[in-house]
Amino acid sequence: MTTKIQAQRAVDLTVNHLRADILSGKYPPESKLPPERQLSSDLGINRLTLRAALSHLEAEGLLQPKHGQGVIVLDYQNSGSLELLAHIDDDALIEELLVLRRNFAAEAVALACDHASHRHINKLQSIANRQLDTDAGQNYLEGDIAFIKELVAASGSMTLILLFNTIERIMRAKPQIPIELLSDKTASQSSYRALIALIRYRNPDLARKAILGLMSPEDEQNLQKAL
Amino acid sequence: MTTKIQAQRAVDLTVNHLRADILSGKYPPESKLPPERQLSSDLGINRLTLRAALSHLEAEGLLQPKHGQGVIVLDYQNSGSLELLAHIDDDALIEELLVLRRNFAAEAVALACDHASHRHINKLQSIANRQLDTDAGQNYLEGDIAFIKELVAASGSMTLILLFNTIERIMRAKPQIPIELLSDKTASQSSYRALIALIRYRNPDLARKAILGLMSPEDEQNLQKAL
DNA sequence: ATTAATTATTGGTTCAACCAGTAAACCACG
DNA sequence: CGTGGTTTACTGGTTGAACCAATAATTAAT
Repeated sequence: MTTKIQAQRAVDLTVNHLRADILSGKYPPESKLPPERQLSSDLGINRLTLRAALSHLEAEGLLQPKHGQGVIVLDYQNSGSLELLAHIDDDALIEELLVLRRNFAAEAVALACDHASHRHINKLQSIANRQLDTDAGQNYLEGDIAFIKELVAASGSMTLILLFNTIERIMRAKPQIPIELLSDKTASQSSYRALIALIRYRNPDLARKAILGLMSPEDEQNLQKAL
Repeated sequence: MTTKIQAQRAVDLTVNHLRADILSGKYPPESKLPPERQLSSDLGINRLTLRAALSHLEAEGLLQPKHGQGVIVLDYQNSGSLELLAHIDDDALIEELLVLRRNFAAEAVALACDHASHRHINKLQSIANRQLDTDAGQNYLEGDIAFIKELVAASGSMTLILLFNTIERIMRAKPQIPIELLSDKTASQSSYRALIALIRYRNPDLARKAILGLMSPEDEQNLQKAL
């Protein structure tokens, strides 16, 4: 059995190629890209194919074409979108992503305290239960993503919904993440239960503190009583 | 004197047109866009111009072209990027954005407690001082953005840097935001000072709690002592 | 009825040409 | 000499027609 290798479009290859060159500093911020006619010739593609790629990179906040002048390379630290994280390789990012994910879960659960319906809670419970029977690995990652997607839906916040879509793409682009997750399987499972309990308890501030690890001894007691 | 009206490219007009149609449900999730040849003809543009627009919308997570089949419209609630928020009109979003901004500031300040140099802190102080002499309005918004950009830089987190770039674009797309900010001018100014003080105090957990409004009476006392 | 070849439809790419801003080079005029 | 308008060359923006390549429905052969 051979894994089907998806043939990449020339546009995608070009996008990745140019993005890497920009992030590596080959085309530094404030500089101009070579003229389209020359660049397309250098890359061995048609100018129209190049332009489709430029349109994509413009959407990522990396380029700004100026009619009659050239294509300006923007400083990604000033204008790159969060989606860019999927294409930046830096071990420190893994830790940052997990922190972002935690903050993000704290806010989602707090909102879910006020907004989650019984249906949402039951769905969360069922996903959490299913995770108990799931082997670590790819399927476990999928279940984890499904859990958070449902959690975010329960929060009723469009902002969190879209933010997690972006985080999901970043996580899928980083093979290290699943490893981190599965190394923490038992912890995350008890955390599923804890999150659901916090939502049922319907105390947003306490939920936030619990997830962020900011609880006072008094808070701990209240929470224990509730569970 | 006439304000210079920037002529929009046909690509941009097409991107906005199609994005609005997708978000409004004219092209529902899982459905296919009309074939490129027909759609470009309907819109009165060339097929290549349309394709540049499609490439842009693909980067936003709204479309997925399939060779030989058609262009599939994705469910933006499942795959749209955070950047999409700039194009969604919903009064509830303003509140959500301010919440996101607060959470985001809490994490940035907590990281800055460990990471900010004196140079960062001085820069923050100088921006905050300048805001004192700035009239409310556009300039004030710019100063506010500059303050947060410096704050995020002080955190040393690439994730927060890119996340704020996206938030910045969303805020600039929403004219209601500046109004909210200027209505809160005195509050935000004292908050600039408080943020700087929290960083100087170099206690990440306390900083987080202070910004999120989760401080216990005991925490309050500690913080008052420090200031 | 099943399978293999054919065909129509769709996105992907290329080519060549022209339109439309921009800025530098140039030249005429004072 | 310098000022100001014109030309020119370079840039991105758009167009039309043609062809390649993947897919799915159709048709033909077994």
